[in-house]
Amino acid sequence: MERYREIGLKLTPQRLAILEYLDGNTSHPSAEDIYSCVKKKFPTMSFATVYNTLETLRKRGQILELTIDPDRKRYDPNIHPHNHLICLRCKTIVDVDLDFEIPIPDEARKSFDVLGNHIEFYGICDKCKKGGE
Amino acid sequence: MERYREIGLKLTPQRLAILEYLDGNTSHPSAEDIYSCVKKKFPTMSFATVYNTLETLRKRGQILELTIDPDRKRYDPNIHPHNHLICLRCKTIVDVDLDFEIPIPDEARKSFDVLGNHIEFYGICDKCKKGGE
DNA sequence: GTTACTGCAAAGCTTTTGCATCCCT
DNA sequence: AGGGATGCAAAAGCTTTGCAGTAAC
Repeated sequence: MERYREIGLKLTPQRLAILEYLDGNTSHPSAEDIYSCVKKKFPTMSFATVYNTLETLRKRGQILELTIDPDRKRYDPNIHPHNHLICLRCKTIVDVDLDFEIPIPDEARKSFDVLGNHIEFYGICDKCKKGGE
Repeated sequence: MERYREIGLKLTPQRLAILEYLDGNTSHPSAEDIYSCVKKKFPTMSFATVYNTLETLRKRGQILELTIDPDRKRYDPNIHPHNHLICLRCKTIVDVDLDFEIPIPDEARKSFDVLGNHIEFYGICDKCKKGGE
């Protein structure tokens, strides 16, 4: 947690609670998920603080903002390159920790500085397959 | 355009204008883009009609809803499998018409019916590189 | 004639912002 | 002490919805 102070973050109790919630979290939570969980510890916690903190972390490269869920932004504390698989029904997102070494196409390189890529796999998870039809 | 009638769509003038706007369009427009362009022909056009039509087309597999732009949904009339490259600054999206044959990882297959995938390349386009720093 | 679509306005959600207060460093 | 963070409420976007009227089939 000290590393956050080193990059110029003020470690308020609220932030520590958010950081602790995110640490090692592979559920790809939304702002709402984070808010409602951390609010248990800090009843005065506001959405503004959650969003402010997430934006600060994002700007310093400590978390990724995922756009894979069409309904809301999701956040990922795992900043190592990896990919994702989403259930089209329940929007569960799981990590796909494989590196596919996608070559950046020349066509793209011509007119862009290509900085990276992200593969989204989509499908239906077991729970949704069994549960509702 | 007849094919739309065949899948049970009523071809109103408004819809025809939207379909015509989308036909062969590779700009990955947002609902706002579609609305403001088609409104020139149909001053009474409403957002409801744009969204209703897009949702109807999506449900019948005639367009794709892209989640690659963090700010808004974008729509793609090209339903053949392909990938995208987005400029992180101006949010321009261009097609990457290459098939990378990504194998669906066993890890994923175990707990999901994997239906497809989509690769997002991200970077900075030439215009943004030159234009603003 | 039926059924489905249109258009307006209102509502619903997610996310952002202004601002006074507070607190970490 | 100073600069940044908090929290509340309000506002801003994007998207959805209810409903009465209308048009495609």
